[in-house]
This record gives sequence, structure tokens and C-alpha cells, in this order.
Amino acid sequence: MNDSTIQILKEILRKEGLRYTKQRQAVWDEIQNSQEHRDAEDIYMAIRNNGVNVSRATVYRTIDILVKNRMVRKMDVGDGRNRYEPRLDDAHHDHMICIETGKIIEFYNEELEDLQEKIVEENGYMLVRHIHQLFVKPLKK
Amino acid sequence: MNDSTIQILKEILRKEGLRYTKQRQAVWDEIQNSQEHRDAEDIYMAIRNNGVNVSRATVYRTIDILVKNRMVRKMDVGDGRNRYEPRLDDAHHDHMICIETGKIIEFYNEELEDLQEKIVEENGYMLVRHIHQLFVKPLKK
DNA sequence: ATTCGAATGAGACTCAATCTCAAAAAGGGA
DNA sequence: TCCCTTTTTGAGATTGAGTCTCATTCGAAT
Repeated sequence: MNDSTIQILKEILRKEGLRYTKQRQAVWDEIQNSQEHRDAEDIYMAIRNNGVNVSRATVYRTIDILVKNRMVRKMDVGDGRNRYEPRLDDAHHDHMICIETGKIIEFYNEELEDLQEKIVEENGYMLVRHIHQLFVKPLKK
Repeated sequence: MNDSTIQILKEILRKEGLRYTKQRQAVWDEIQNSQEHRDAEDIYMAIRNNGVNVSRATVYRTIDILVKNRMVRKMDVGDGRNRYEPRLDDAHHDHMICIETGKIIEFYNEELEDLQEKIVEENGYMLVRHIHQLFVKPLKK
């Protein structure tokens, strides 16, 4: 919505040799303006409700571009639908998923990150990315 | 194939109030006799190649029973097909997946496990299960 | 051996995601 | 601004893993 994120999107599209379109802007706006972890269908419906005409195919295609350029994070919650969240200026974090309420809690732990690096290197590899999800339930009081 | 694992399967089926069938035995044999991380289709084909008649539906249904009873571990590698591995007498471990070769390396780190518990508890939850996958590539020599 | 509820199999179905391709739009040049 | 070429879009078809249906078969208790 605001000028600076429009410029960021244009910059990325230019770098990729892609054209700037209102559909691509709408997808990015929609993801960027929410801190929720939504699936593609939710994002698609939200854009349409805002009066922008867009197809599911375009939503998926645009998300791929955004994910590739690290503007959006794709997360597999294990229920068959991927969730997306903005990651602009966003520090890395992992997720805790409550199996009772479905609530998604973000967490970050430096020690954990370091430990992962160490384990991978001990095996002769380097870490590219990781998936770390903790399925939890509330502690009984 | 060997007597003791037949007994284990029968025991579980009895406990669940389910019947012992040659298809269920065949699915368990097939998973149990391989240390690979295979998908349902591979398991289905392997059983058929061994001359046992079984349907995809039965393979999936049986895997669910085995997963529920902790005889098999289901892992989501992020490519849309779940992989399965036996977990009989098997200590917990996580996976490192090489993005260049597709190789899956198992690892276990006590410190990492403890840290996860700690993080979850600090947030007022208890850990039920977790997904932890490290996508890696070989270190340059 | 009989009986009856459970299990199986073939194929229909689901649903997220991808693909197709004709039509529309972007954007560079004149 | 108006072309012109190439990319993008959208509607709907397609894919593919996994689930469901229901008539038939089978297990196992008696």
C-alpha cells in the first residue's frame, strides 16, 4: 500500500525481468498487510473482496515469485494447505502450533539456531534452510 | 517376516479391536524390512511385486494404524508425498535432507531435544510432537 | 460349519496446486 | 500517443496424493 513497499516489489520484478502488474501488487499488498498465517485461498478471497480481479493461478504464481525473493515465507503446517506470511525486514523465526486451538506462535532461539548449524557441519554439510515446527498443547494449570 | 514382529502386529490389532489380515501383515512387513524412507506408492508397488494382492486404499488405511501405534513414522518432506519408515525399537531422530542429492540423513541431538522442551514450556505449553528438517548441501572441500 | 460384523478393492471423489492457451495488458520505441 | 512484441492473466481443465463408497469377501467367535 505505501510507497516504499511498492518500490521494493518493482525492484524485484525488474531484477527478475518480470512486469509490474496490479495483480502482483495486490497479492503482495494482501500478504504484506497481514501478520496472519493465511493460505492461498484466503489471500485470493481477500483480494477479490477488495475489488481487485485476480485468478487463483495468478495468486499462486505471484506467491512463488515472492517466496523466491524472500519477501514471503511459505510454511507447511501439515494439513495439506501451505500458509504464507510476510518476511520483509523480518527476523527469522520458527513456529509452535497448538493442536487444540490451531493457534500459531512464533519463536526464535539463538542457541537452537547455532546448534543446528553445528550438527549440520559435523556431518559435512552446510545448512541451506530448515523446517522446525513444534506441535504443542496448553499446560494443565 | 520373522515371528516376533508378527506377534507385535497381532498384539496391536487386538488392542485396537481390529482383525489380523494378510494385507495388514504385508504392509507392515514391507515397511519393517526396509530402512529407506519410502512413499505409499513405493510400498504399494513393492507389496504387489511380492505377489500379495492389496489395494492402495488398504495400504493407506494400514499405514494409519501403524502410525497411530508408533510402529511407523510418517514424514512430510515437503514435496507432497509423505515418506514412511519403521520405528520399532527405534530411538527418536530428525532428518537432514541434501538438496543436491536427495539423500536423507538421520540425526539425534539430546541438547536440541531439551532445548525444544524448554522453549515450549516457557510459552505455557507442552510438546506433543515436532517436525525438524534441515535442508543442507555438501560443504565445499 | 455357521454367522455376522469387519476388511478389502476398484474406482469415484476431493482438494490444493499446476497447467493450458486464447485474450488482455505492459512497456519500449517511434 | 499509437504500435508492436512479449509477457501476463484468467477460466477452466488437469494432476496427483490421499480419502471415501459400497458391494463383496474374509476373519474369528461360537
